[in-house]
Amino acid sequence: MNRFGYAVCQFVYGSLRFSRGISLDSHLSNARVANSPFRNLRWEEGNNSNDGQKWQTLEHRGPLFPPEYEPLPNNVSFYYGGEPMKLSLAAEEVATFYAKMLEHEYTSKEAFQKNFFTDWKEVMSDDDRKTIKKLSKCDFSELHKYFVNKSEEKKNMSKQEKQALKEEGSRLTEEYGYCLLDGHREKIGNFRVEPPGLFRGRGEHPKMGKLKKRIHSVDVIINCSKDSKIPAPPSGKKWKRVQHDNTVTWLASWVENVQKHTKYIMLNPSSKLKGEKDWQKYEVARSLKLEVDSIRHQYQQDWSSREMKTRQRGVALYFIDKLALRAGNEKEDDTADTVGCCSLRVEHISLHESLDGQEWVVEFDFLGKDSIRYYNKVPVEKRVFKSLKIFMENKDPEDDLFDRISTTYLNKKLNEYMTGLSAKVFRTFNASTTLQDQLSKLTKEDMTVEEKILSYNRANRAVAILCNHQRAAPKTFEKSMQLLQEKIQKKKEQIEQAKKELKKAKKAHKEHPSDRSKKLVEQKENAVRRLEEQLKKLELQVTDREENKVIALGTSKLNYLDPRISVAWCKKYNVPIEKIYNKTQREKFAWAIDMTDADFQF
DNA sequence: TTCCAGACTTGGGTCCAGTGGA
DNA sequence: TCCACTGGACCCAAGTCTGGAA
Repeated sequence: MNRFGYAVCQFVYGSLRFSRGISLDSHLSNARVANSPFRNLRWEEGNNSNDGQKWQTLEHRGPLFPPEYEPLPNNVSFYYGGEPMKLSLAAEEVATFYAKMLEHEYTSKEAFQKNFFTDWKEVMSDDDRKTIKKLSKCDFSELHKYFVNKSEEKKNMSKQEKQALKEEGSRLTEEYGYCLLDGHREKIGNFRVEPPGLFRGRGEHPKMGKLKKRIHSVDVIINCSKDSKIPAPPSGKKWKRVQHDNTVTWLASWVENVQKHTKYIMLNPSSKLKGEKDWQKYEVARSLKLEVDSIRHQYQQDWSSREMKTRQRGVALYFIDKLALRAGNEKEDDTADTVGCCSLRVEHISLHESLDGQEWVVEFDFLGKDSIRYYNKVPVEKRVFKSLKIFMENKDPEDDLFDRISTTYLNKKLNEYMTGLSAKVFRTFNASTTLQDQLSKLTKEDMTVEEKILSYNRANRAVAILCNHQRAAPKTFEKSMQLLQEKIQKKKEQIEQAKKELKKAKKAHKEHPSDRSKKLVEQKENAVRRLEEQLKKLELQVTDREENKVIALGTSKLNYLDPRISVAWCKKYNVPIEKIYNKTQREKFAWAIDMTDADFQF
């Protein structure tokens, strides 16, 4: 219980689907077991262990390694200065990474070329290095063509060959794609070790083009329970270490060489462990609803504080709440220059006492996560505006706007307001609240299912816009829109024709009434109605797609919108859940689908 | 108090299998 | 049957946040 009287939910598995102590092998033979670990289970509040233990038993097969490098055939050559050249095996492998990327724009970038060439030289043999002095003299085109042909060949494989490949894939997924956690057979999210290749960061990443080295078993740490069958490393090889830490959820890990970050093999979102965590996340966000008024009141008071730190905190929190900005942790230097709230610099905002007929406008323009641009003009309260003016005084453009605060400080303060509260909770809270509000505004009982879905997508879109989830317009967008328009035109012509036929049938019926003529009129009426419905559906599709051109709905749907809101909405308005969530999403949100009634309120 | 690493969530891009229309 | 298109699985980078060491 926190000081606001809110009990942070704890989660217990009501009834176990599998008995404990069952072995992985016995389950691997049965692919059909346990589609959803939540189905038929009772979720209830209770006492989970509070010592940070995530599981009692964990057994798995270890990660699946990518295939070894297959040397190029003799008739495919790399050229240096116009002359064919046989590279050492290691250098050849890295050359193929570059060759495969030749069509990408970024291979033309200076940083990419420089990083690649430096790392490539490192794996070259002395002989290779003696010859190869300049990247500009390297010709990878034959290698590139070889891989293009290879992928073409794969496309043109016979049905049987494709089937065999698919079966092999399924076999591997069966063997490596599942683990046994506390007796439950759970899907693993990413059971493959990342293959070697060239690092491609997002945006202007200073490390783009660097070599991501091959990971061997000796680099991999295995995490499983003591009494489980320890996964076998590839024959003749060893693991870096085998540990039995049940306070973490990962199954295997290694450190990648480019950014020195740890990579993990973890469970699929449909798993019990991830599901519980997700539920917990939405419960914390829901509980913010009870506190948000007092928190808002508090940060508004902070705008007038004499202490600069408090004042900055008040304004930063206001941005995080109102604009759903990310916290904005400090970043390492050798990454793309992106920012969030706390790391905003003076150059990222402009102040306008009046703009487009509005007063006290702040213009934001910065690159956020993944180098996605955030551009927004927002009228703010006068006190916020004045405070920002003070924060910017005597500062250079590249100075921090909020120089007195950090994300750690902000989150500490937030945790004082409410247990479990951190900056990102506001994003979840505001996203889910927006969805719920929009759904209630946009949905009407008498709508068709298609109209309701359009309303849902519009509500979802409002959230995506709030969270700045943008995407590049699909490459085939214009073409597919044109196709849709053509379909609409055709449908209109069909309606015209059908109406003519109806008129004719009515006339005939009037002149010589009979059962047959009456039936014909009904048939024609039905045809017109059906066509008009089809037209309406197509027009809705156009609207939906147009509005969705550069907005990505998936991210908010998967990460920010409490699924119980969607499930309740589906139940209330008789929309099949399949129209809102695809199979994977239904698996991830099985807990919500199981537990939510039509009257759920976030 | 600061720094840093570890653990986990969030995120857009890519690619390919499946689908539906010609 | 073929082909174009698209949804969704997969990939892996890039965030957030916490806890412990210095």
